Amino acid sequence: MRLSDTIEAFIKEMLREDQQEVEIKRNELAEYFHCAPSQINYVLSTRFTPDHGYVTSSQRGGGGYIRIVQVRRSAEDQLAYLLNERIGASIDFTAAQILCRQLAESGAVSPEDAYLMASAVSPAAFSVPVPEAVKNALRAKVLRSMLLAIAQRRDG
Amino acid sequence: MRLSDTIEAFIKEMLREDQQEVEIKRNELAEYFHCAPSQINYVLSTRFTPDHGYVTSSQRGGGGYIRIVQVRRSAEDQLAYLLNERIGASIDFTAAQILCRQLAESGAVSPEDAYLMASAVSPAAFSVPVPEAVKNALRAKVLRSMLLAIAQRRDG
DNA sequence: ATCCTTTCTGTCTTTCTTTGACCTTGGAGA
DNA sequence: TCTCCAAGGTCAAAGAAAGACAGAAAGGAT
Repeated sequence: MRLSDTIEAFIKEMLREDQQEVEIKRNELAEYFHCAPSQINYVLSTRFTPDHGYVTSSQRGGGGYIRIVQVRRSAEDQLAYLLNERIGASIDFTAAQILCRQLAESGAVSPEDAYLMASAVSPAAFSVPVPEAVKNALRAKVLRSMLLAIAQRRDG
Repeated sequence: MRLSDTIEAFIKEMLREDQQEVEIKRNELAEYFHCAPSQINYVLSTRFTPDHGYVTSSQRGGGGYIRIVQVRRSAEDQLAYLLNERIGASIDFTAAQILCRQLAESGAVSPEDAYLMASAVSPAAFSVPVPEAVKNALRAKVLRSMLLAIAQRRDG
């Protein structure tokens, strides 16, 4: 298992115990895992972004810390946010995948549906010779279309 | 016996033991068989394709892997049929819609999933300025990708 | 022997992870 | 206030996989 995954799991376990909010010491954690402190930043920036459903803040200097807060949105709010703000006119596969996964983790959609949606906009699904910019525009529309279908399903 | 056949047999044996889902390290396996790593790709691409009833996914970078999932036998036949006969290289929205509806009616997929799939290839989702021929090729791929995702669901 | 298909290797590319060197910030004391 | 130190931040380079693809080698059919 990758170190990053281990650290990710460790932080998520802390969050589960500590009511979706946790404060860590970067250096301490790095020491604990025998890695460079910046490894912690890497984990945060690849697995604890707003798209992943987390917000982080930090304080430098003596007694510094990193705070990680898990944002909890209702399924409706989350869908509305994605439709109106997050998915604009264009989105790439990686971002789409993260959003789908986040929808599943928050329980807004089933893991199966999340995977289905991610598959629909995967590189494999889009392996046609058109510019990436056009693909990403299409990804946005396809994703939006599916989310609307889910939103409809939800409120009758 | 061909090396490829040996590797194929090896992987299938792993699958038999490990409940039709297995994760391999490409480099390790190549080392084990004293061959080039890309040989593994050759085996996968000639013997573990969706048409053969397998779906693969992978992760690059440190701690990377290749996951091979075996699709159920009955689903495999249906999948091959859908992929090759019904969808092919191109499909228009109307045909896709009919297909989705039939899948729901036959119980192959849930009505919700069927609707989700139809939404993903709807005219609204595809309202970008590219030729209709390209759109339909894309529809085929998107649909194919989603069906593979469904086939990949465990057990089912 | 020749031609075609399948198998296999090697090289280069892409993606993800890990580390390290250097930068910035905020406090605590002098 | 000024200086120093203890954090955390940034970024680029190195490392660790897997992917793509072209071309060589091996088999098989005629």
